[in-house]
Amino acid sequence: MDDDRPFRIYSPESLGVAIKHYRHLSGLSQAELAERTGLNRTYLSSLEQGRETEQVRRLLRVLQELGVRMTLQKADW
Amino acid sequence: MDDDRPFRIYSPESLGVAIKHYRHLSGLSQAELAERTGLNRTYLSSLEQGRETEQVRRLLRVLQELGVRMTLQKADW
DNA sequence: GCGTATTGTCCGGATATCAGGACAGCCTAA
DNA sequence: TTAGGCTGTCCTGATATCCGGACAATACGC
Repeated sequence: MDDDRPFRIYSPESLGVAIKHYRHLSGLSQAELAERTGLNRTYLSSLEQGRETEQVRRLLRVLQELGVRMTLQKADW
Repeated sequence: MDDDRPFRIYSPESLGVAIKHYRHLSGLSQAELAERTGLNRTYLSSLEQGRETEQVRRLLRVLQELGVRMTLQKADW
């Protein structure tokens, strides 16, 4: 259960990798996750591929300039 | 100096609050940060106000569904 | 008071993005 | 082999977004 090290997010690609990782942990398909979130499966696919770049890249640019690190981690309640 | 507790990001508003916090820590104005990042000051302002909602909201929806927590923290090298 | 810096907000036009549908490739099981 | 699930990718139209410029309000120091 302790594959629980946080993902450091530094690019759209690393964000995509992390999301895919956690989706697999949850045992969900893209279609199922799309259903639950009300999003399009096509969007989720491109998100995991790191193709939703502009918005994320902008945000990461800001954080990098401020010396701030973004991390994703399983929320163990 | 150890105001270094991570920000938990759960909404566009909390993201904005965190960014503004770290920008102030860096001693930068919106204009200066815009200059350094190549972004528009108007955009930074609305980002800090939590108005860049759709993209961020989508992403946070995915993470919430997967039980994943996003955090921002000063990168102490 | 005054002047200046900073920030929130509005507008308009150019652009990026998302949804929805579709198709093909890859596995895996029967 | 065939069938089905999963995923990556392309296309189109509708929409959200960003930039650039501008203005007003606020805060601060002098």
